[in-house]
Formats: sequence, structure tokens, C-alpha cells
Amino acid sequence: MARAATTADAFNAVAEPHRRLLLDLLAGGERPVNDLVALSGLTQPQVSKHLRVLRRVDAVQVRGDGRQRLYRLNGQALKPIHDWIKEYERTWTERFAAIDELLDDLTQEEKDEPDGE
Amino acid sequence: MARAATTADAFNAVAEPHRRLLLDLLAGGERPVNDLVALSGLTQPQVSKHLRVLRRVDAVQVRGDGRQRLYRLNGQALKPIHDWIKEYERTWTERFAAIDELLDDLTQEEKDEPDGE
DNA sequence: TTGACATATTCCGATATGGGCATATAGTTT
DNA sequence: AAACTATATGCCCATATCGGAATATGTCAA
Repeated sequence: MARAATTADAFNAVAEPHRRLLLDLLAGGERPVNDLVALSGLTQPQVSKHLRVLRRVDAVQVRGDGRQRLYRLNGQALKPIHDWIKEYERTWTERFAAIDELLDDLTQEEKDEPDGE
Repeated sequence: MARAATTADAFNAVAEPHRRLLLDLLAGGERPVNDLVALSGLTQPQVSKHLRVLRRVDAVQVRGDGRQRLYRLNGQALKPIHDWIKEYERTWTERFAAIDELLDDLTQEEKDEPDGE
């Protein structure tokens, strides 16, 4: 066995800068692929491929419209990321940071394994 | 040229589930590697390697203490992720979602490139 | 049907990743 | 110094990733 999970969840989908760019562009509204190509400066296949990944994690949805395919953002899929990172927000909120640090110290004392060492 | 950026920014560091686990554990306070090994169920080299990546993006900081190395979370490094994803929050906040959808439609009309298609 | 346009897919090569295992390095104790 | 503990590294393998170029697929128009 070598290597583990990768492009299959939102976290990974979003780890790619170009993919974030596409999402950002789609945040402005539904758009056909060619628009994204123009706006992103990426090649058409590149865009199609990245959109595919984003689709797999349901971060975007498609809708056929004539010969075009309209892509639309589905932020819902990004919620898990937000939920996870939200917990860390306190870390950089200075006031909380100080409190946390204090708590860490206290907690340490009672939690520290006292099994010799 | 093949392949682009990877493990060098917070987004990527956090894309790995095991790495998120380590961060979550460290959120509970400073800990030596062996604690993390025990708590995570990962092998020691695995932990060391993941910690290295996390260190490279400054998501954790080390402090030597005798023969141990105490790792501590540095949430600050995760802020960019939070800042980015925050913008998408409205998407799943139902009321906003509806409004956005409406705005999309309106915006579309005036923004749609009228250059022949 | 043929042709033009829009988008998706395939194949390829270069590279990086993560795990496993063995081992190196560092600090401590005796 | 030697033995021991704690952690970091190195090496290898299997696999996934991203980009590039070419091509397939799909849809509409003549």
C-alpha cells in the first residue's frame, strides 16, 4: 500500500490554486466553460479537467444550454472546510489566543501523563 | 513543465486527512511527538513526516525539551484558508443563497457579454 | 451531411506524494 | 563511553497529479 486519499474530497479539490480561481470566478455567477477559460487564462482542457474534479466533489454543478455547458458554484460542498477551519479561528483572534495559551498551561498540569518518564 | 504547486501552502498541508488529525490533536495543547503517535494511531515516522510538512507551512512550531520535541499549533497559518472560504459562507446560508440566486439572474442580464456569443 | 463551435477525454511525461522499513541523529542516564 | 529513549531521515515503491497536445464528442447551422 502506498499513498492515501487525494482528490476526492473538498479539501483536496480546493488545494489546487487554479481550482480555487475557478471557484472564485464562478462565485460571480453561472458561466460557460469558455468564459472561464478567458477569465482564468488557463487552457480549455485545463479548465475542463479542473471542473471535472470540482464536479466530483459537488463544488460545482453543470447545466447544458445549447452547445454550452453552464457551470454554477455549489458552495454547500465547501461547508465541511469552513466547519473545520472555523474551530481554529480563535487561534488568531488575539484575545482568545492569550486565553487559550493560559488554558493550555493549566490543562497541561492535570492532563500530563504522570507515568514516570 | 508538468505538475504545479503542491505541499507548500496551508491549503495543501491541510488537504491531507492525517495532517488535519494532527492539527486537531495539537489544538488540545502542546504535545511531544510520541503523544501524537499514540493518539493518532499513526507510525512514528509518519507523524514526523507530516509534522515536517506542517512545519514548513508554519502551521505548527517546535520547541525542544530534553529529548522530546514539543509541537504546538500555530493557527495563524490557517487564517488564509479561513479568509478564503469565509466568502463562500453565504452560499449555504439559505436566506443568502436565495438572494444570491436572484442577484445572479439580474447581474447576468447586464453583465452577459453581448459580443455575438 | 458537412462544417463550425463548445467542451470533454485520452494519452503521455515529469514529478511529487505518502507509506513502510531501516537507520541516522540527538539528548539522557548510568 | 555505552545503552537507551525520542525523533528525524533516507530510500524505495506504487500511485496520483497536473499540464500539454491531439482528438473525440456533442450541438447547432447550412
